Amino acid sequence: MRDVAALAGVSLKTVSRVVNNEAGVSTDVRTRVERAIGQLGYQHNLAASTLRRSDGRSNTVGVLLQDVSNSFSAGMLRALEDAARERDVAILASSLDEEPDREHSLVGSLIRRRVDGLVMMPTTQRQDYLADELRSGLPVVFVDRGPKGVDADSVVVDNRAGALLATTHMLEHGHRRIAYLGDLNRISTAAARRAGYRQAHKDAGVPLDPALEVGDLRGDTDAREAMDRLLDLDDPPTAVFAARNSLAIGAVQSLRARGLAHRVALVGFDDFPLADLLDPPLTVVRQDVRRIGTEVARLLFARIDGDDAPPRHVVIEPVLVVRGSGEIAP
Amino acid sequence: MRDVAALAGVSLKTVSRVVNNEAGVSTDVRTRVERAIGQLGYQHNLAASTLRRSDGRSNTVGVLLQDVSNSFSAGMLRALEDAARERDVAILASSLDEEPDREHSLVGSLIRRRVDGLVMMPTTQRQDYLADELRSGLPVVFVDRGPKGVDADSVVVDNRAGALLATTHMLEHGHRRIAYLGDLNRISTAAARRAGYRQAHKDAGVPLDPALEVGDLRGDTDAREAMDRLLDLDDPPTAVFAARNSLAIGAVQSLRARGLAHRVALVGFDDFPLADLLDPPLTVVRQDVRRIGTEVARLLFARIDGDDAPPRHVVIEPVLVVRGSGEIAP
DNA sequence: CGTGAAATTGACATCGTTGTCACCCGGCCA
DNA sequence: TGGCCGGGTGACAACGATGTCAATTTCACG
Repeated sequence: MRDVAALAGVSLKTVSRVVNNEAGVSTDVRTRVERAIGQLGYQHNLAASTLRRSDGRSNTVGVLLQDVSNSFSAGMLRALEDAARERDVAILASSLDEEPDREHSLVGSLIRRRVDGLVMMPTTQRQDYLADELRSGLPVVFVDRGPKGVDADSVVVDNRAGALLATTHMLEHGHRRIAYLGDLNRISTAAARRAGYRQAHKDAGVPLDPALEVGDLRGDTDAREAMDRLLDLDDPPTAVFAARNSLAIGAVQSLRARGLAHRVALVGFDDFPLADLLDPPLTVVRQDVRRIGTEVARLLFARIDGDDAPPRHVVIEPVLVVRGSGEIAP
Repeated sequence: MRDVAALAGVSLKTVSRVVNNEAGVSTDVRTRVERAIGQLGYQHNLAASTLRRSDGRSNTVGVLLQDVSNSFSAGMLRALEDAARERDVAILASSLDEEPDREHSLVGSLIRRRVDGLVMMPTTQRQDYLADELRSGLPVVFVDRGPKGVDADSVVVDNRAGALLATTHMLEHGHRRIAYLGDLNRISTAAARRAGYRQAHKDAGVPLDPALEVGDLRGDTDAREAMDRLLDLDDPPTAVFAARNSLAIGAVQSLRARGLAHRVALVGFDDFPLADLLDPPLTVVRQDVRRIGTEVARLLFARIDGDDAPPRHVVIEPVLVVRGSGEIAP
């Protein structure tokens, strides 16, 4: 910048004015400066600018998701990116892999980088470690799982309602032995889905069989094995509710291997690409990722723009997408 | 930092030493400073630190991919993230959506943010606009598509060989009328795949039929329509090579709708989740995303660490994953 | 107990910007 | 003619940190 100023024969401050498109620079000087910038290949240093500016905005937000390579997180990231791009805000993205330690260290790293805001899908049980930051005004929006131990904006899906929807759907198709495949019980969304599964049985007056409920499944391999065991029972389930997309995939693998794909009903939670191309096409409870992402962005940027109303909690209702696998008769 | 220094009764510089874990601070002073940091909730400001440091490292890299929500880009991002995490480097990720303007503006934005390096899947025809930056030592690694108009590290898949593999596979299964579904011809990888498709015919002495080659397809909808038209020909293809994963999906949709999924052979380029769960399971040419990502990270961080050898170009050989759809007889 | 080397610590300039305020100049009005 | 105003410009300090180098303290050793 000093070199540009020298070449254009003006002061540093004037170059700064041109770079920031401030008013009050004569067109003559402005063009001279712009020419100098071009000649020297000068590039504005955003970090220095942020440092000096009174508002201290870095025009960067941090996004901590479960795993940027799974379709839900990736879709979310993309939706946030689109909203951020409009404001020329960059995104620092990371995966948490359900590891609380990683959440702590990544949040710290983002704060040291002075992000203007944070979006996160928490993996810790409580986020009270964020209390200081929240109090000092860091905008944080929780997604998929609400905050615990602190209060902050959140956008979550009504997991219980979604599970209720899925389970009731199969009950209505005459199933009385419906298995549940779920993720780690400590994850609040998994617990809510399980609660919905149970509620549906209660509502329908159908007794639960604990032997059909399997939790703590981490991925498709776990789910496949669990499904295999369920099918080996003396009185196997005639339907399955897979409470996460990778678990539905594991269930499909097991059913497919046994030639039961068209015999046992299956409803998954969370849609994914190609679910409609499976045979039978997979019936799922869909959470609208783009809509969630858009809501999150709206909340986050409102906070960044100074909104200091009490935290808002947006709940999105999932919908049942009927495709075939969930409508198989017992 | 000033407050911490005052509270601990030491100078600014000493606090800096503690924060940076530099040697030469007595344990007594160190604990006093650490206590003060804890009491005041002081957080190190990485931007200011970067600004002042002699090496000017921001510990941030930029990653520009085609679309962070597609499985290839998302897998790449994840592989890069894992490598970056080990070095406590953060990732600024963005999608280009095949829009050259966006590439220009995002690269500019990353440079203004003083990233330590750049990974990109270019969408522009030529990247000579990067020449100045490359000359001044910005580490850049191209992925999936090599650089044009400038020289820089790259990691690409041998697209021609992959297409040759796929096409030859179907020729060997007796097919003589194999359709080609491809992306925008201006994309170099698409051109290479088409060349491989043609080469395979030439090698086998099988004549090409221009009516069976369809390019410029952007997504599954385009591919589905193109496939529908091909199947309506008087002399329809008995096999299809879909040169990108979304095109394979479109082809499957078309074939499925006509009940031809088990009649017409299909090989896709680029594996994706669930390809093995389709019916028939999809035979594909697989590019090993994790391996590509690992290579990219290796090159990038070597450059960041000062490696100034001539640019390296890594070519990864894709492999044919036989699953069923590609082995259907004519 | 003096000496020199090593270990600690601090003062100050500086990284690349922008906020503040003062200055200069020409034009307008009384 | 004098005073005032407003647009254009620049000097300087400051943002939050670290590099440099000098000052001070500590300690081993003769």
